[in-house]
Amino acid sequence: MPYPSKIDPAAIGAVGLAVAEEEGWERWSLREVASRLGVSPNALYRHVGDRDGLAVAVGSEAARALAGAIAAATGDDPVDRLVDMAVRYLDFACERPHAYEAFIRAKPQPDSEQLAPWLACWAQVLATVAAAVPHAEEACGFALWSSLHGRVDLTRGPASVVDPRWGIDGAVRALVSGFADGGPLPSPLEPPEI
Amino acid sequence: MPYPSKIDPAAIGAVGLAVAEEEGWERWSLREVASRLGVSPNALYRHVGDRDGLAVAVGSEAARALAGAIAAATGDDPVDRLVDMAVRYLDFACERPHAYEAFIRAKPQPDSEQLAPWLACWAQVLATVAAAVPHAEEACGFALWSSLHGRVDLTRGPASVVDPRWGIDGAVRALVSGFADGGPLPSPLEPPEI
DNA sequence: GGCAAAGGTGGACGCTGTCAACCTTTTGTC
DNA sequence: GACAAAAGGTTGACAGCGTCCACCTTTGCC
Repeated sequence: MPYPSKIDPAAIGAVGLAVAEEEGWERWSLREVASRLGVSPNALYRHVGDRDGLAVAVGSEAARALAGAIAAATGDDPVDRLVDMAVRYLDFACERPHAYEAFIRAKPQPDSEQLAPWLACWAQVLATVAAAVPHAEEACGFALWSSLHGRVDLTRGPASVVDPRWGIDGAVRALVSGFADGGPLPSPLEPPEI
Repeated sequence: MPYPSKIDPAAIGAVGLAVAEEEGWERWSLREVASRLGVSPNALYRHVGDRDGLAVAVGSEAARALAGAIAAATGDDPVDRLVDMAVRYLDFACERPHAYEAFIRAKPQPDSEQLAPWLACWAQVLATVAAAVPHAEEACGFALWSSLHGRVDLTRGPASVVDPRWGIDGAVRALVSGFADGGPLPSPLEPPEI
């Protein structure tokens, strides 16, 4: 109903991600993003609700970028393809650390369409895992994703020396072979919902 | 040389952790910790250098608590003991989320004695892994720790529905069996330094 | 007795997210 | 055409934050 918006909604995420990658995930501010959009802080504030809302927009953009990066995984053998995907995941995290941080720290509302970009990433992991470990796809997918993210985050924290890719080839193959040979199924706690 | 310090250095970490666990890791402030210590913000500021320094003190306290929690792991079989340790790790993260956050987000200076509490945790993981997977202890230890932390962090982010303990028993056993049967060794990228 | 030095204080700065009040442009309806 | 509603924008203010500054107080040493 109202009058022409000065802000292109699609630009919010893009500009926000650019700012986050320049200043670092813990340092970027809503005010800076607003000023780069040529708009007062409050104008942007109205669009995104609050700072966390802006973070979700930034994270979505990052999730799309990550999805694109891992989608390029190749390999004839399913396990080779899985390893390649894992390496691409870690490469993305290494080359665009703040974008990765945006992807992982944003808190999209559960059960909302905000989740879509994250679900797209998860779906890709699941599909690639399914080809390698058909009978324990979700358990193995969760284990793999956890392992990948854990590597990234650990090497940024106290264990800040190791490259997250250290031993990744062997680790992925070990994970797959551990799950694959009719191996153990997850103990019954709760079904995964994402 | 100078005059009696009002601040008990040992209390900084303890009070800081208490504040962090009340207010949340992203919300606690140096000023609040100072006020609870009965001291002006600047007095505390001088002690810890800056906010990150205080974060390290808080994280150390948390690391000691975590070390205590996983030290209680039991089990006759080495793999059972490893599973028990993993569960205790995840329990700690679930029951004291902000303390765990402090443990993982603090950035102690590399190669300094600040690292000690974190190294103590790592040593425990390594020792428990070594009993189960003697020939690939570091690779498997890193894989396990990554996996545990990844589970915790993922379930707090976009995948905020799953309990991190979901399928942990099977996942640890799969990891071990993947590494154990003369399985793959890490690909040569870099040696782990912590 | 002076003096360096460590620890403490209060005041100030710039930055942040957020809120309130107000203005401007558009659209839909009588 | 007049008018209300509504969405978007603006300016101004607020409290809280980390941090820096200048200054004071207590101690141990020469």
